[in-house]
Amino acid sequence: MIAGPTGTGKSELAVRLAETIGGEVVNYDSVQIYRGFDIGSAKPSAELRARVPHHLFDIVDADADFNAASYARLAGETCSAILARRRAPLFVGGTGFYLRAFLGALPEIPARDEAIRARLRRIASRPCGPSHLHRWLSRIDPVSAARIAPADRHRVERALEVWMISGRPISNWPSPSADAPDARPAIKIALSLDRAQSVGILDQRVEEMYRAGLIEETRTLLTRFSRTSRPFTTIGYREALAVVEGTMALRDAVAETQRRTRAYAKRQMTWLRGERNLVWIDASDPEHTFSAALQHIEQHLRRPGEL
RNA sequence: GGAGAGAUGGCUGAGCGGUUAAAAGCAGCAGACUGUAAAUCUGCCGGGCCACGCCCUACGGAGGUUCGAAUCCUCCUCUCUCCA
Repeated sequence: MIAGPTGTGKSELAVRLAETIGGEVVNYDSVQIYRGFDIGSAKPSAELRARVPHHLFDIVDADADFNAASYARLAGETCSAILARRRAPLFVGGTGFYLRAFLGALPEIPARDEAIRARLRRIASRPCGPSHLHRWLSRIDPVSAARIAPADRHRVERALEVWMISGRPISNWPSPSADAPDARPAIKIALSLDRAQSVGILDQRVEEMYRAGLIEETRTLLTRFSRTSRPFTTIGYREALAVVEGTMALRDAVAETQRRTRAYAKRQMTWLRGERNLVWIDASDPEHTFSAALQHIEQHLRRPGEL
């Protein structure tokens, strides 16, 4: 598994490693799974993808339901198939939650229910709705209410949803214990760049996305999918959508996308710091990164017991 | 040359006699994350300390009025807009 904040060169590294050790790339990026969302999600190029088999890219349409559980299921199937071919699955992406769902396995817990979510959202949209929902939560599940901020609408809704479906507070369902080992063994490599360097790369990459036609891509996608579709809320597409609809100037959209991209990279770092058994490799020199990663993998493969 | 407007913490920008180390946003730092996760959310954010409290420095500069001034007055410096 290859991790690291956005813009550290994961995709290229993964392909080189796959070529070298006989592997196949499996995506764990929550936006690159969407068909057509290419430029803004920094999807690996066709040339790169042609070098080695790539999985779980372009697998759903923007208006389809998809979440971490769907991902974990697909990733499991994909992984097994690759192993059956006696090849190495190389997971690459930036959505830590998806990877954890796959590696650690999500606990058995009631699934998302659109009808219930719609009801909850209707309540939330009323004046004082969010605080009302949180008060409701504290009555049925004080433990979760203490943990979840009233403004955190997604989590408040999910906690209430689980209770409405099962009659049992979400805090009573099995929780993914942080200390338990992953259900699946993995060699975990994370790429890192120093902040100043990373910011420069990210800013430039965002400008290139707009130059490469992010606005046009968004305009085209809007003819096929509702503007409320999930991926239109992501970094880049949210701003491009605003430009297409005329509510934001191009200049501002670029700056806003750069800002959100930087914040995202930072959030990814926070997530990764909590990930166990991660080996950090400096990503400023691709050659060095490649050999260090390869060396690390070979060490582990020679002693599979340590996996 | 004339007429206005303004100078606030890294930036944008409120405040316009006390409750103001100074709203809010941004940037920065740290964190959370059990089926929306590139989403959603939380905390810190002038400096110092024997830190649930105290001290220092702060609203262009210098004076002044006042028990008390970022807020009022005077002068100075600089910026912007408009008219010549």
